[in-house]
Amino acid sequence: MTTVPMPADRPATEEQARAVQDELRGRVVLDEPGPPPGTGRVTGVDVAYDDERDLVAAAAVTLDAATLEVVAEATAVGRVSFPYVPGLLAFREIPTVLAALDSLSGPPGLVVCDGYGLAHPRRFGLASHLGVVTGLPTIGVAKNPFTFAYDDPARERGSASPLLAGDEEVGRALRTRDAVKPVFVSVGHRVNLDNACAHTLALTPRYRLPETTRRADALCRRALQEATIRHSPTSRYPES
DNA sequence: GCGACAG
DNA sequence: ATCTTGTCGC
Repeated sequence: MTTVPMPADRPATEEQARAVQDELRGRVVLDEPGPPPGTGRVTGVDVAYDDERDLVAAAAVTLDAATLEVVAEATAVGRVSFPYVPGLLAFREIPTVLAALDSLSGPPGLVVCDGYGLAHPRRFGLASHLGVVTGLPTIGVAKNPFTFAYDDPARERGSASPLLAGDEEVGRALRTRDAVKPVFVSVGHRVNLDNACAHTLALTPRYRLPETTRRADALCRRALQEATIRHSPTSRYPES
């Protein structure tokens, strides 16, 4: 994995963070279709927090895109370095996510993020940011709508409706399971929206959320638990 | 000025 | 994100 030099990677204020986004936004590549769904590798990344102990755990789980079997896993634990601010999620998650990605044994392939890419107030969400910093193709699959209008998609899996910022389609509400709340897909880096949706459907043969996200979520929670135990008085925990 | 607001 | 039991359903 490669990373581009980025001195202003960890801004101290919200204003600086927004300036970083405005600067990096120009490096997003939107004119590549991205890897074909169902081939190669797909990596899910997710983060879990323990604000009480100021801990953050990230996980990266790589699946074979055809079989959805796990081929590589990695975790990283760090200190919370930025508060949660809507629109600035990347600054809270990316440092630890990068560490987890770097620990992966093989190439990540397409990276699936928990959150948004283009569908962002400044068109530079977590997935866009991670893509620019790593150079990897990325997409964002969020569980909740942000600040964009959309119509409820038809009840069948595969149905979608545009996420609209005025008249611009910045993402899609995509139904991954019949009659179940849709997920919110947007482009990150080097992948187009049709492909991003196709990947999302290929990753949801059974559940609403992509297998990548589910695996990464379970893994970072486990990593956080282990880290939490290590940072706690042993007397509070049963021997085993 | 008052809410809304990915994780 | 996280706090949290049982419960309805395949």
